[in-house]
Amino acid sequence: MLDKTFDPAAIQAAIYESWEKSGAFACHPDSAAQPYCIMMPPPNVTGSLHMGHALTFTLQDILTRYHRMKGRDTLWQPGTDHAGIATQMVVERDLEAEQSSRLKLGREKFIERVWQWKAQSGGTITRQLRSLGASPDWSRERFTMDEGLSAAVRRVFVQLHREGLIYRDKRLVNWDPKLHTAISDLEVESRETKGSLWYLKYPIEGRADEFITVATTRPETMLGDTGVAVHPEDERYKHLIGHYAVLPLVGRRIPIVGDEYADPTAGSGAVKITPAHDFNDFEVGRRHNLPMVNIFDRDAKLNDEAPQAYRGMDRFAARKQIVADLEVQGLVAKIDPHTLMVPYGDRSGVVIEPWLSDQWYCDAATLAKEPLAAVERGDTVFVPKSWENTYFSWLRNIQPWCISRQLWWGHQIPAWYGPDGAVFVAETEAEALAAAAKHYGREADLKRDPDVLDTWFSSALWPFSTLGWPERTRELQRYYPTDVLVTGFDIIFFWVARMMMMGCKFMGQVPFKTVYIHALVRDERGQKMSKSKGNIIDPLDLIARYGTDALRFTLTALAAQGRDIKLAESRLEGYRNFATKLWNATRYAEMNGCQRVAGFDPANAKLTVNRWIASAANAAGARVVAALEEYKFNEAADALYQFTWGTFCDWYIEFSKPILTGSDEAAKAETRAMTIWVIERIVHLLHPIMPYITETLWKHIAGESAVMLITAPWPQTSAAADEAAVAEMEWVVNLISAIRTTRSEMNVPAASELAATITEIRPEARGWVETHGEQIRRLARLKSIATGASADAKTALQIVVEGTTVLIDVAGAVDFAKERGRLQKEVATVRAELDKIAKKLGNEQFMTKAKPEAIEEQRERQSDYEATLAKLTAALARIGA
RNA sequence: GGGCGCUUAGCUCAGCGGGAGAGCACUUCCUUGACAUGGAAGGGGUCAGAGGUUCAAUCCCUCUAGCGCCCACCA
Repeated sequence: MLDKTFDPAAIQAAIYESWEKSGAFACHPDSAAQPYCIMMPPPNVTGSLHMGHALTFTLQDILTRYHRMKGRDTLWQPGTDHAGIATQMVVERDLEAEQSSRLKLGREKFIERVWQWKAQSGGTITRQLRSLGASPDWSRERFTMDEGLSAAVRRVFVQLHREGLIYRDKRLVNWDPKLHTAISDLEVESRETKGSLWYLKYPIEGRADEFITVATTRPETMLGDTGVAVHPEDERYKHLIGHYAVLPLVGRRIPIVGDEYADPTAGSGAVKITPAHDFNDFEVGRRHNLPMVNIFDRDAKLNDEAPQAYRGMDRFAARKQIVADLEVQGLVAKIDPHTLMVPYGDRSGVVIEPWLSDQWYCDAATLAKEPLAAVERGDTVFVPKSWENTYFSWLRNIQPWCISRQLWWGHQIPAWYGPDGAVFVAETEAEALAAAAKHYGREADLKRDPDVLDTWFSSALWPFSTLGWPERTRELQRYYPTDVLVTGFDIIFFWVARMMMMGCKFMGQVPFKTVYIHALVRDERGQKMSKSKGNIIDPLDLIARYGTDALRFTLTALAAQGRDIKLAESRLEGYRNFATKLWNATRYAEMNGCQRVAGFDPANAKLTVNRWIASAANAAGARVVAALEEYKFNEAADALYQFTWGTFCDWYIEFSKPILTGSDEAAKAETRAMTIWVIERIVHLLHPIMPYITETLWKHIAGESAVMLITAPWPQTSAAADEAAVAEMEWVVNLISAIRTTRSEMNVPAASELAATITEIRPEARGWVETHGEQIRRLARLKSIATGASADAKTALQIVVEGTTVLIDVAGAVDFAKERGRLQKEVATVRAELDKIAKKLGNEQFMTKAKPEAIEEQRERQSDYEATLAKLTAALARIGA
């Protein structure tokens, strides 16, 4: 016998283990089945499960489980990302605690140490994925620094370099002065900051007491100024173009140039130009051949290019000092408060400094061409489609991708330098040496480039590197291109677009046919959850309190397209209760001896109730399938919830009670078989969303030896509804509802009057009421259903009586006047509705232009309301109003 | 500055050219033999505001207000 409630914590681990051990997660590259493949976006190896993971992996698991049950050969490819900066930071923090450091250890030892860390702590996220019930093929788990994936990285790098799509360049990069590395535009987070706008006066050379005033938010960079720009048509400054200003504190002569970049309406209209420390100024400097003076070192402290007094100062300390010094000289015209966007490193949290350095770049603009065309052609479809705009706009304006990082943890760039600085890019050192020998005509000492690649470089290869590329493995041929990529929009740029580039380039095909973009899970204020904001809801905590299934169902039900998810805990409670409800329905079946009947075919059912529920179960199944095929996860969840609770438990189980306690053995047998058949059906349909409870119940009803639900075939859903049964049950349901609605009519304790009432509402039931008058009388007292019904009509009426008997007691307690008021109000409402409909039906244009169905619908509503009105009027008359 | 999205019951959210929905919360009643993590009944909404299109608008269009997100080099 099942317990009264479902205890997820007690069974989850064991069930998961039995799935994993059975090999149910594995793909079968040799099978004849049609493949279905999803690439798991590899979580950071440093990561732990957060709400965003919970959502994305739940949705992926639903698709995986659904297609697996549908008979596809599914591969959900799991793995983790080495997460360059993040991982290096974690290990460095550990070292710091031991009074050690990366530099003390040296590169080789440090990397060893990171691998050690990975071996010990790197499995956190994958363990947590298991508690979420995820069913990827763990036997194929990959890590972006695996030998195979690293080989793929080298191959790609070398080939792109050979084609000129990877090159070295000296440009401004986003420099992180804390982590001492370049970071990409995407890793920079702009934060609105209150600051000041300083108006500085630069003396004009050769014109005493004449100044040009520039406005800046970063006065300290003036030490690196090599020019001043004004708009060529700006009347205020036109005459100064071609003259020189003298840079205060430094004394450098700097030209005043005309450039359209200078906006006459902004600031003072004149802009100081610091080509080495500002992306715009870099461009302006380039146009006018201005020298680039780099005044910062790697810590963003002032270097020897700055005047003696400021050397070694931090940039923000220097700012204060410089402003103070300028004020002394009377060169600060004014200071306005100013709100500006300041770039911060999303990892380090410090202000990013545009800094001039040598880096490796990838020609993203060229690589983006084919991915753009592929989506335009529809080779890859975004769901929802509107995200294609985001994708397009980013790829169309894409900048060179800085792929080198000054870190130790990552894929070291396969480039070696000769004594004269010549670069040799090769997959191995041996090849590089050979190339160098050929180049120099003798053997040469080579030094490897110390930098590593941006983490996203290796993740960009994920859809094919995990399948064995560059080898032409059978997995690669079978599963690429993959079916769908499921991810949040926050990594369309980081990842999706780059996978598209690399996939198109190296596989000649897009990596996925569909990209499903889901919402982000936000906190109750609609903010993105993040560690730094401290607004994280821990999915593991929710799993512990409500069970994995409840969490999964909640996320699924909220995963509507195009809207972010604000998680409310009350939802979890509700869906936990849903699990309990299903659990107890099964318990009911068990208590009533419902067992699976071999060869039972619901299509052969005789009783109307049974034919009806079978039909309804089919309809629900069809809705689930339709929803999942369109990635409308919430609709699938909704259909299951409504059917299980609202149809099966609320109505069918109640209908089954009088039958199962009755004496018609044939009817009982059929109803028992049907009850368990429906539960079986629910358990199948629900399994992708709620795997644990369904597997548990399945074991219970099918026996330990049965094939596990995870690999069970998805039920066939027949399209045709049993319209006769549906119509008849609708009749019953409506009748019961009518009785409930006009329950004051039942305000008569005597059973004989009850019989009269039933007869009044449904004259056709008169015969039955006459024969069963005695029973009704008894029922009224006992509040339970008597035995003896076998035919459908009788069953139906028994149900009516059951509903009625309860109502009699209720109605008996109802205050008469209150009831009358309520009835009168209802009458008014119904009359208003009737007026509206009559008006509509009397509208000539409606009658000519509306669809025939719409008109028919209105007519039906009209007669429904008229019937209701008649009943209400009769009820009012009865109670003497 | 550009782009996208949102505004529906007290809360969290579905829905959508012809009857305003769910869950939770609330009110009343019910320890009935699956389930009190339950059952029954009920209250609560000019579907943000203003215009327009239409026989008909919560839904389509325009504008306004508020909120959110993404992108962007504005000194």
